[in-house]
Amino acid sequence: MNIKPTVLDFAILGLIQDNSLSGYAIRKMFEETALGSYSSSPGTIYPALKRLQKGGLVEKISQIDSAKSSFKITQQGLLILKSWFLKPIEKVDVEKKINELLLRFGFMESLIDKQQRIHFLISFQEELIKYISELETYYKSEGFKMPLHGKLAFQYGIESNKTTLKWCKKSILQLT
Amino acid sequence: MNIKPTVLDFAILGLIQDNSLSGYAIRKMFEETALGSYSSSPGTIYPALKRLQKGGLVEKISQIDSAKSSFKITQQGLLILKSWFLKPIEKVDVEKKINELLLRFGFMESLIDKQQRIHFLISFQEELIKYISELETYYKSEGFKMPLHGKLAFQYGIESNKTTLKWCKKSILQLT
DNA sequence: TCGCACATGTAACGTGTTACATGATTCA
DNA sequence: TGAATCATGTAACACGTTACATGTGCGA
Repeated sequence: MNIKPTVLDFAILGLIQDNSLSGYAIRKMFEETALGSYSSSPGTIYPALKRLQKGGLVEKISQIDSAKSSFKITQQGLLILKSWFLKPIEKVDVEKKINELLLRFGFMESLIDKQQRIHFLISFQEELIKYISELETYYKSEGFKMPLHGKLAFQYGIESNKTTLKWCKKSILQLT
Repeated sequence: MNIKPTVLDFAILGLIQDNSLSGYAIRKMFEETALGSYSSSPGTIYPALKRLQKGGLVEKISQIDSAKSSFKITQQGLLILKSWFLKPIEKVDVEKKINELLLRFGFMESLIDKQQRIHFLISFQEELIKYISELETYYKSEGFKMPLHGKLAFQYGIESNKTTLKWCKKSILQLT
């Protein structure tokens, strides 16, 4: 299939990887659990499901007794989901897509074996360490030029990445 | 003006609030400084500038000697930018728009007096405290049901908000 | 029976992404 | 002279947002 699922698509696939859900149930999941910060509006979810269906990643299961239907992930969908989990972590991911990395991690437990999940975290960790040292180097050379608010905002970036790094380390320990 | 600028629009306005810049210079700013994680592609920046121009928030200053031109924020633009800085902080902002809050903070220094900037941080802090306690309450009641990765991902959410809170406190001290 | 939550969708719209296109200037 | 960077743009496309639309079932 030559479609690239969006992050939202992957979030849906992640949600229904074990249990089929109705469109409405999926919406509620996005609305109530603060999972990621993904949209739950009908204008987002239903078109996404249609998309995934057309791409062969999910199939619609119609109930006999009622008009309700639910969506089940296909074999294809599972493969695509797995390859998303295992995609190598790049610089740009830690720079701009931390949420997506967390989403990947949050959903990978049952489809990926422990060793590879640990590898995910280690690789995450490595990219974070590189990125943090880049930020600190930049701050050392340019920080003094920045106005107060610029400095503080920049420091926020460093702090928040350090927190992510700590979380990585803790999670690696939890898994081993 | 009945246009709602996007976050990117505001980021551009913030960048040119003191110094006029060319479209290319703006692109480079987004590309090189990791300011926010906003796009720097020509297909994003130039249409945005055209948009802002049409809305009367920036004006194009053409150089006499060359074909180069730069963009200057208008009085209107300054007003709109200010009102963005001063917009009350809501729940949804801390839930899903931390980056936007940081962007607002990072750019507000020269246009907003110190008292109001501190008020921004205090209000930010208050919303964070509420949100963190919501997350912790949820975790206490639902956490035990979550699979390991779910727990860890959820904990990440809590940790990262706590880091933001710490940053808030530190920044309030820095400003006072 | 009134209103709310359940449940599924469509249509218009704007924006960002990607890819393409063009030309000037600088430097090796 | 050729490559890289400066510099500005356009066009197709897909996605998410917002608003609209419709109907069911349940409990007060």
